[in-house]
Amino acid sequence: MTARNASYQPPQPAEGGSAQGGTAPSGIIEGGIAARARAAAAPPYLDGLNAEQREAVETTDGPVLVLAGAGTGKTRVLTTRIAHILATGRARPGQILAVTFTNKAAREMRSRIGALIGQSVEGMAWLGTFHSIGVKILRTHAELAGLKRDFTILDTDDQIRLLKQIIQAENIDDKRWPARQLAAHIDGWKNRGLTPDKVPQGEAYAFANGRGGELYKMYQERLRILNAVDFGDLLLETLDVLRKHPDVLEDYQRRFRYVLVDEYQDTNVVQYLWLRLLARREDGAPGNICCVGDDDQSIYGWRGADVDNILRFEKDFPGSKVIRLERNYRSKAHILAAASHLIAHNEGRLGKTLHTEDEDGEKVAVACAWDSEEEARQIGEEIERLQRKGESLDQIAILVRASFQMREFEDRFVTLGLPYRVIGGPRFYERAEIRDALAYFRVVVQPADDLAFERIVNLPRRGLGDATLKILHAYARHHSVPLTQAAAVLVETEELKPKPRTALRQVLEMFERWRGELETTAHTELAPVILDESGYTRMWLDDKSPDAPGRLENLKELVRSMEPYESMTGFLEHVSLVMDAESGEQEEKVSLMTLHSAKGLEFDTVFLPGWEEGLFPHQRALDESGKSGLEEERRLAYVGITRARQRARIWFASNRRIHGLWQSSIPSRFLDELPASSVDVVETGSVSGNWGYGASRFDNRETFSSPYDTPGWQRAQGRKASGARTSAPRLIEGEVIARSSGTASAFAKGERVFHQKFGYGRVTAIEGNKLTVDFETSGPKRVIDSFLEKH
DNA sequence: CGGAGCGGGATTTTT
DNA sequence: TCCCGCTCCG
Repeated sequence: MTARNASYQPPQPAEGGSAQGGTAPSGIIEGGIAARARAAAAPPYLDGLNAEQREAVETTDGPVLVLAGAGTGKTRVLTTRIAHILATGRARPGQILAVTFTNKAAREMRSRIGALIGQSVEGMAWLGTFHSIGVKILRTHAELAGLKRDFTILDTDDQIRLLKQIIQAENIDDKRWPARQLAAHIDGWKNRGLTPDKVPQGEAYAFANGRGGELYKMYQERLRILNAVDFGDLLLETLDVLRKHPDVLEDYQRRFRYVLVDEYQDTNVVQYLWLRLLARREDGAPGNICCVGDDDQSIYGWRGADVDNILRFEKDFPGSKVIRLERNYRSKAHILAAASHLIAHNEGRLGKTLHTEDEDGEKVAVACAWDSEEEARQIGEEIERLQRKGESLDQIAILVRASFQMREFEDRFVTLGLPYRVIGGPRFYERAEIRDALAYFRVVVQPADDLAFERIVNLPRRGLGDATLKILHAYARHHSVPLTQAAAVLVETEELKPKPRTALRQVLEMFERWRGELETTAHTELAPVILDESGYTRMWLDDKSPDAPGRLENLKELVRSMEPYESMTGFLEHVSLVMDAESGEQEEKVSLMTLHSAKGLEFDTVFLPGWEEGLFPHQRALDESGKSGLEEERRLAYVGITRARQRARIWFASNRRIHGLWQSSIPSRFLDELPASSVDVVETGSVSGNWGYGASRFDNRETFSSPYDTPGWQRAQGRKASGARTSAPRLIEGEVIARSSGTASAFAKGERVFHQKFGYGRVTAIEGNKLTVDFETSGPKRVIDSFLEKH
């Protein structure tokens, strides 16, 4: 343990991330002679860890679950633990399996381990995302899965196009049974480890009158023919190989002496099965697996994550140790109190009590705006105020529940000239022009890539329309050959009309030429040549739409991004797994993102707008998943609040436009669940108080027998019991504020009415409960009848 | 082949 | 209301 320490450097203060500031607790605090003795000999990388963190680092053997609350130094523990395992000679870098969900997390871990042990971590070949490790294993044993080693990885877009082809080939109405939906089913099945033969009858029946399972099977067969896999397969097929080939499995079990898992609460069933298999010793006992996670931050249930995995850990891994990290190093006390009190309303949780030694700080502010426009305006003003006080815009974030909420903020920021960045929007590699360019590269490298070939044969237009493609498909299907090969045969026959035949021959010749040049030319030089010679660049140059220049710019950026890769193949492999591109911005900007994409980030100031029933908690989460949906929404609220270091400001608007209609809204039940003692109700002048809103709405109880007796929950139940959401009266503390008639409207054409937002007007048209009213001050608007009063 | 016009859908997102 | 994708027609 000591001999190697010399080569390791003291820990660097963690950059940004979950930096844990202040003084390091010494061994004395931990107490006990043994602890002191350990502290005396402690290697420098353990410096600054608190007792629990240190325990999590040093308990290397057997299964360990580290319950790491928000801001408790989770990444630090994970990386230090790896450094510790390496430093003490327990394993070599290649013997540690460390999995994350995102590439970003994997990158961060890699760089932090590097900083910790003061050297590069190239040896850590098995640090990566579940998917990248899946690919690695699957490529090695491709033939065991009926694949060739150079299989292609389809992204969601390819997947849907392929499914659509299958649905259409089966003469199923793809309008009634959209490929997207089938893709969602298939993903769901794969997430749960279900191969086509294992899909429960009832679920298979849910798509296309019982043909779901059959279509899934056909899809898998088609993938085999294409020598391709989708994202789900990277996990499921790998699992299948490990299950069916004990010798292969044993090989990996022996190799991975230590297994570490980040964000364990986000794992789905396949990932869980995968880990259980890999982290088992040859004698069947659970191996050295360390899962780090926080059940309170499980917000991906809707995409297959199974919170039960973390809740069940102790049962799954007998003899395991559970370590709780409860000291928060991020937020001021009031923020932490608000978040803790809120999340305590959830029933299905392991339970943690976060605490901080930091001062109280500002109370969490709750403010009300008349409508979403005013909400954006007020927040904009507050940001300018903070900016004047010297706060960095980089330290300010607005976290919304749904992306449509972003627009109003963007509009406002543009008007104010306030620099902002949207995080998590459409990603670089998902843009059409990038996907087109990549399709060209894919066909060059892999002529059998039918999906890529189809995407660009006729882009730019070459006169190779549906008719030609149909002939190609027929031939390819009949002879079981890829489309390019079918094309090569068909250009030599009379089957195609002269025009398309020449065009097709030219396309094939181009690809042949580029393929030859790939041998001699650097991929970074060839890429622009391909784009130019194919006419693809020309296509955008000739395009007069306003976004064409931007697309050309993106193409240039794409070529630039190929630089670090040694070959075209290497680059494409990277792209298929890492769908993000780093952009090096330096200007200070406010961040705008959804609550989901905020997980793992932190800011001094966090604005949380849109805390209204129906939006947050989102109605759909409640309708589709009931209580567990509500609890996941509440966890999302918890994630939101705990992003803040210094101040959190929650907003709700009394009126919001949803799908073009103005709807009145009521404050979120989550506001009821905040502790009065840590909240400040902010008077915004005009309207707060209109709702009788005040301290009485907050939760004054220290404890609750059941969280489901809060006013918010009761209200929700009352609403649910009375049927459809729009037909039930909406209540605030007993007062009816809106009533929708559902079918026939109580209003007549020409009638004079009053609306709380627009004032007086006259009804000009009626469509069910949607009325068009010509308002005296603001002109004609479409509104729901329930917000109108007769006058 | 390309543009207009229509209907349906409109949480959250990674790989 | 707004946006996307598909169909239909010239």
